Amino acid sequence: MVSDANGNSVKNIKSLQAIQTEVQGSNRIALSVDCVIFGFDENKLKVLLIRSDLKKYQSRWSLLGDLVGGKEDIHDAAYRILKERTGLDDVYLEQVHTFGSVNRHPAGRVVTVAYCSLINVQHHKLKILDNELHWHDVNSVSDLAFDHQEIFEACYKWLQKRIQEHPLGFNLLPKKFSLRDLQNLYEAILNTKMDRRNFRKKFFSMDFLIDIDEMEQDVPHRPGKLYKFNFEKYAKKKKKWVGIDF
Amino acid sequence: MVSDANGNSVKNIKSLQAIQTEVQGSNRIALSVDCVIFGFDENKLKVLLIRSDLKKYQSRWSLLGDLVGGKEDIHDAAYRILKERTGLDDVYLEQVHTFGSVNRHPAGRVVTVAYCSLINVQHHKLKILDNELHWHDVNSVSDLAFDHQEIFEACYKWLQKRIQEHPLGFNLLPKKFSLRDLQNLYEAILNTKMDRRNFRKKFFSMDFLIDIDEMEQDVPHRPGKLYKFNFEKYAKKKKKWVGIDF
DNA sequence: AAAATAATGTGTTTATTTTACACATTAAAA
DNA sequence: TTTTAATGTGTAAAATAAACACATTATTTT
Repeated sequence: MVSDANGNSVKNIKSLQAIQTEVQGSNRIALSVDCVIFGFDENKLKVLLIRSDLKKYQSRWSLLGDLVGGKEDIHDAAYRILKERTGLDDVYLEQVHTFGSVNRHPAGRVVTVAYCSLINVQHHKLKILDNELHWHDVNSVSDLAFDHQEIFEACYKWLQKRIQEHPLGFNLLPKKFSLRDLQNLYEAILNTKMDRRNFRKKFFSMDFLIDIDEMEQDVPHRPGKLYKFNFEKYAKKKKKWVGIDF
Repeated sequence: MVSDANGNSVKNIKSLQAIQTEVQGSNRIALSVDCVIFGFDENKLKVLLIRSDLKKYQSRWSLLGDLVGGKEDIHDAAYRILKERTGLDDVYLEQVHTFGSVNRHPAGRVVTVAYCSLINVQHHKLKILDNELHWHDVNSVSDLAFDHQEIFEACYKWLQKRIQEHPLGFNLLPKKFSLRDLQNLYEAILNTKMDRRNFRKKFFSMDFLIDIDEMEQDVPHRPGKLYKFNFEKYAKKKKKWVGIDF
C-alpha cells in the first residue's frame, strides 16, 4: 500500500507500462462493425443485405460488416464498410448497440458494434454488381446469418422510436419531397396508418418545412407541393422538456 | 468467381477456417467496460468514482472499468466489475454506448463499452475500504481521467432521457418510498422543479404505485404514505404509441 | 368537351392531456 | 395550546391531440 501526496492510501497504482502490458495481453478480442442499412423505395422500408461470405452460411443473408482495424476508429470503420461494399458515401450513420455474447460468431470471439444507416435510394446510385447485395422488404426479413436477425430487429425498433423524436427520416427521402411522401415514410416505418390532415397539421406546426414553391412532376394525379427540411433551423432549436410517461 | 446452387455468381466465399484466421489475426483489440454508477443520497444524484489506477493519472478520478475477458460476455464483464470493485450484486445495469476513438486511452488501443448502473445506496452496503472509491455529486464532476468525462456526460444525458420513459428510477430508491422521495429523485436527475400536485396526479394516473398502507417513520414533519412500484403490472403493459415530436 | 375520378389543401369540433393554482388536514415543533 | 411545515385533494384554464367534412385541382374517362 502506498500513499499519495495527500497522505491517502491508494491501492493498485500501476505504471503506464504495466497497463500497456495488460492491454497488449492475451485477451484481446476481434471487434467488428455491422451496418443495418435502411432505404425507402416504392413506399416500402427496405434493408440492404448481403449474402454471407461464410461458406457454411451461404444460403443466408447477413448484414454488411467487417472487422475494425487496429488503428481505426469504430465510426470510421462503419463509414469504410459502407463505402467499400456499396460505393455509398456521405450517408447518415449512428451507433445503436454493441453485441458481445461469447458465442455469437462461429469463427470465434467477435464483439460487434451495430450501426444504423439511412440512405436515399433514389439519389445514391448503389452499385449492386452481382447478386451479393439485395434490398429486402423489412417485413420479410427472417433467418439471417449468425445473430444478425437479433441485431436487425434491435436496429429496426431503434429506428421506429428514433424517427418520432428526431428528424432523421429525411435522410431516406429526396431533398425535395411532398407531404404525402413524408407520411408514406412514417407509415412504412411505424407500420401504421395516420390521419392525413392531422399529420400535415403536426408537421406544419413544428415549422421546419420550407415551402420551395415547386410542385410534383409526372404524378398521375393532382400534384402536391414540394418541401425541404430546414436542418439549420432544427439545429438551433433548444430541446424541449418532455414529460414523464411510461 | 464461383456460383451458388441457383447459378448466381457469388464473390468472396470464405471457408470457416479463413474467417477464423482473420478473427485471430493481428488487429485484435483490447476491449473494456466502464460503469457509470449512479446513486441517490440526501436528495442528491451521485456518481461513484475511483482514483485512476494509472500512476500518471493518480490525481484524477475515473469510472470503474476493466478489460473484458476473452471468453467473457460484455454484460457479464460489467457485472463482474461491479461485484469485484464495490461488492455490489444484483444491481440495475444497462448498456449505453461504445467509445472507440483510436487514442482515447494512453496505454494503447482500447475500445470501451459504457454501462449505466443504478444502485440503492441505502440498501447496498458499499464497501468503501479506503479512499479509492468515492461518491461524487454529479454537478461537481469534472476533469475525469482519459475520456471518462465524455462517457460520464453521455450516460448522465442518457439517464435524464431514459428516466422519463422507463421506470428505472426506482432502482435508486428503497423498495418503499414516499411520493416526496420520488419527486426529489426526478428533480435531482432532471435538475428542475416540478409542481407537487401535478407530479402526484401523473404518477397516480399511470397506476403503477401500490399503496402499502404504511407511513414514513421518524420524519420531522407529517409522515407521508409509502408506496411500492408494481414492476409486474408494468411488465404486462403494452407499449403505447407515442407521437411525432421533435 | 364534359363528366367522373382521385388526389391535394384547409378547416372545425370534440376529447384528452397538461398546466396553473388554493385550501383543508395532519403531525411535529414551539 | 398555538404555530409551523409538511401531506393530501380538487378545480379551472390552456394546450394538445383526435375525429371528422368539404371545396379545389389536375388527370382520366366517357
